[in-house]
Amino acid sequence: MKVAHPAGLRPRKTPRQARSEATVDAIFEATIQVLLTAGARRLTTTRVAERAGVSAGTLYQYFPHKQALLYAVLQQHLETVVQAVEAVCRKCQGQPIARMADGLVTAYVDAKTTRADASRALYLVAAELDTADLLDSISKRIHGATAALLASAEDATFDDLPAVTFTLLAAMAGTVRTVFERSATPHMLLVLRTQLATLCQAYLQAVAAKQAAPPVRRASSGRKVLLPTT
Amino acid sequence: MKVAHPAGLRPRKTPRQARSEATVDAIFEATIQVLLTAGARRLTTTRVAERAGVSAGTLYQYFPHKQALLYAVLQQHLETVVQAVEAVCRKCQGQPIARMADGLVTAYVDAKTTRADASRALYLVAAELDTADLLDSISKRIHGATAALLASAEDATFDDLPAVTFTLLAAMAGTVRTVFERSATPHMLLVLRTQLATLCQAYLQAVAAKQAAPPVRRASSGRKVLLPTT
DNA sequence: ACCTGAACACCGTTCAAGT
DNA sequence: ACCTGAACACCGTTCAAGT
Repeated sequence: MKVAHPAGLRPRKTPRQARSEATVDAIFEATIQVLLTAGARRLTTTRVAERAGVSAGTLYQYFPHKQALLYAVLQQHLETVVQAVEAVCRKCQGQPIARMADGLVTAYVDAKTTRADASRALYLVAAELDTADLLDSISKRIHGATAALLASAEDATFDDLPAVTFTLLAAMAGTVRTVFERSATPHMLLVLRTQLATLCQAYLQAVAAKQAAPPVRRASSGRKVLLPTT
Repeated sequence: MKVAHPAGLRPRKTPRQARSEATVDAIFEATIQVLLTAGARRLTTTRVAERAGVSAGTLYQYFPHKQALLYAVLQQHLETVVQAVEAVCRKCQGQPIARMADGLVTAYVDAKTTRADASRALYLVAAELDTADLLDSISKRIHGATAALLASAEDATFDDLPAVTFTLLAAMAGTVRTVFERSATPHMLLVLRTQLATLCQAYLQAVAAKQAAPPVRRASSGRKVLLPTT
C-alpha cells in the first residue's frame, strides 16, 4: 500500500537491499515490543535500537526522528482498521440499517481486539505525535465508505447524511476508545459489543427519514425490535 | 475540594504562606499557558518555571516531577466536568429520559466548550500520565450520579442499569472527545450537540424495559418523537 | 550501501547555599 | 520557610569513520 507521508514524517530512506529491509522490520517489531513491555513514556530510541540489535545511528538512517518511527507504527495499525471497515461496507451494501450497524460495530471492535494491547499502547503514543493529518486522511476514508454504505440502505434514507455518518463514527470510535483505554475486561468487551450495536441501531432508526419497506416487526409496546447482534 | 492523591503524584508540599500560594498559582497558570502556546511536546519544566517567574528548583519544591504537575492541572479540569454532570443529575431527577439525555449532553459539551483549547491540550497531556486511577475515580463519580439519575426516570426502567449507564457515558465522552481532538469547528459543535442528544435519547428508549407512562406522542410512522434539544 | 559509536545539545531532577 | 542556580544523568540526534 502506498501512502502519502506528510512533510518531515517520511521515512528517511527506502530499504533497497535485503539486509536493510530486515533492519527496518526489526526496528518496527522492536518498537511494538518496547511499547508493550516498557510503556510509552519509557520508549526511547536507544532502547528500540538496542532491542532491534542495531545502533542508534542506524535507526536514524531510516527514520528522521522518534516521531516518524511511531508515526509509521501507528499508520500500519490504522490501515488495518480502515481496511476492516471498508470490507464490511462492501459486504453490507443494500442491507437494512440494523445489519449495517451490527457489521460496523463488529468490524471495528474486532479490529481493535486482535491486537488489543498494541491498540492501547498506540492510543497513548498517538497523543505525542502530530497526527492531525494522518487521522484526517484515515477519517475521510472511513467516512466515505460509511456514507456510501448508509446511502444504500434498503429500509431508510437520511436527510443529513454527512452529519449522521459523522456522529455514528464518532460515537463508535469514541466509545471503543474509551473502553480500550482502561484495559478492557472480557466482560466489558461483551457489554461493548452488544450495547454499542444497540446504540448504533437505535440512532440510525431515530434519524432515518423514511423506511422504504418495514422488514422489522414491531413489538406491541411500540419499541423497535432490534436484530440480534451476530 | 479534597481529593485523594495516588502515591507519588501527591504535590510535594502544601503552601502555608501567602508567598508560596502565589507561587503555586503562578506555576499552575503558567502550565496551561505553555500548553496552549508551545504544545504538549514542548512543555518542559524549565519553560513552565521560566514563564511562572520562578526557578526550576522552586517548581520541584511543590511537584515531585513533571507528571505530578500535569496531573494536578488535569485533575482540576476533570473536577469541573464532574461537578457539571452531578449538577445536571440533581436537576433532572424524575424527569423523562429524553430530557435526561438532553441535560447530560448539554452539560458535558458545555463543560468542554468553556475551555475548549485547554480541553484539547489536556487530552494530549493525559496520555503521557499514569491517569488510570484518576480517571477511575472520576468515572465512578460520574457513573454513580448518572445511574441514580436514570433509575429515577419517570417513563422508563432499565434491566441492566450498569451496562446502560456505562455505554451511555462511554458514548458521550468518546464522541465529545473524538470531536474535540480535531479542533472542532463551530459547525461541528452544533452537529455534535443536536446529533449526540438524538443518539442518547434513541439509545435510552431502545433499552428501556418499560414505559411507566407514555408522555411522548408517537408519529404515524411509528418512529419516536424526540424532544427538542433545548 | 549500510552500519557504528563517540559526541553534542537539551531536559528532568537534585541539592548545597542563600534570604 | 522559601527560593536559587549550578550540577548530574539521560535522551534525541548527528557525523566522521569504518565494512
